[in-house]
Amino acid sequence: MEAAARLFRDKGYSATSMRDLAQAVHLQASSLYNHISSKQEILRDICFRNAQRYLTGIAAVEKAGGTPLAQVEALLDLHLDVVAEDVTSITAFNDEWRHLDPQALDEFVQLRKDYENRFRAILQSGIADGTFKAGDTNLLLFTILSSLRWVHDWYKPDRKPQLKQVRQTVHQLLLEGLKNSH
Amino acid sequence: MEAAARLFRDKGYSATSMRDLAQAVHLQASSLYNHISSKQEILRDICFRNAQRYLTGIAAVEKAGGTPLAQVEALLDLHLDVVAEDVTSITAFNDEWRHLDPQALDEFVQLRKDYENRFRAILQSGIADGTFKAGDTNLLLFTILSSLRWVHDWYKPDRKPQLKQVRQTVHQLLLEGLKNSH
DNA sequence: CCTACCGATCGGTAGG
DNA sequence: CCTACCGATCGGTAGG
Repeated sequence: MEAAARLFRDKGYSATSMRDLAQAVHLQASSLYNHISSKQEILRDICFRNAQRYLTGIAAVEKAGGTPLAQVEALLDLHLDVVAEDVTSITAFNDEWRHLDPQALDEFVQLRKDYENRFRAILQSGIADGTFKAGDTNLLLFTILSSLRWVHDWYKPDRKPQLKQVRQTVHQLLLEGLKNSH
Repeated sequence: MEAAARLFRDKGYSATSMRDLAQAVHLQASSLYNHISSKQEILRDICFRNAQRYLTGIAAVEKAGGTPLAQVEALLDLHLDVVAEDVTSITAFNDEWRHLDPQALDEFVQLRKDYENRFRAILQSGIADGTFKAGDTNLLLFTILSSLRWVHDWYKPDRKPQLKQVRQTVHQLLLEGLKNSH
């Protein structure tokens, strides 16, 4: 699974052959099928495992409660933590989910919509109580989610670009922009 | 070229076959080779044409001069305009450049680095003159570029999500976060 | 622009 | 876990 995530990240799902994967784990291609049933199954595992990490994370944030500002802050941290914990598989998750088979794709898109709805609800409550500037919550949501997506593209665990500093920059840039100035 | 950009966007470069493309333009696969020399050539065309649009854009911003704030504002608009003008090919450009052959890939990465350096220089001048908060310019740069990237993922020309409103949200969120508060 | 076709490679199976 | 192999499909060429 680790080797597959690395290959999917580097070459993409379609450009990764089962022979590539077999070579990475020092087996013959046919031997892989003693461990998995198909190439799709690997992709499904990567995509749904990571989707669960985000959903578990947002459930904890909702349960913890607190102000909308504190909740958004916690969600920014969630994204940073999830990426920091396993950059490789998150990159594959972010970029390759569209290669899921129709049925799995549907289910995946549903999970993502669920996540987005819950994130959006928190933004809305912050607008409602005056913490955040009014604005199209969809635009806000996607701008935030997208700027959090870059982290995987850039974050190199070995280089240790100081996770704390990343956190500070992201909080500063996004939270300040969100906050109501009056 | 349009049909190819659409297929690359929807299925990815590797998962798009020349037969897919041929069908989209009502030809036999072999007939495509009277117009292009290889599948790679199409990808190269898409990637470098769009790279040029950004480079031309930033050259104009540099030439126009003005305050760092005005320049960053103009760059945000550049990204929004480039996407609005041709969402399809920008998506392929954003997501599929990594499938370029080694030589073209090198050249492409150089162009991108050039663009990033020039964007970063503008951020730096804004920090130097106190307009922007101090911070790791790399982190700032990538957070900004990344949040601009989502637009292609979401922007549907037909739905007309009011380009003006997108502009306002992006400016508000990113420029307010950048600005020095004192 | 087409038909016909090339060698290479694909995901996966049979059988041991 | 391997060898041997399947039918399908790939990017691309020959020749008209």
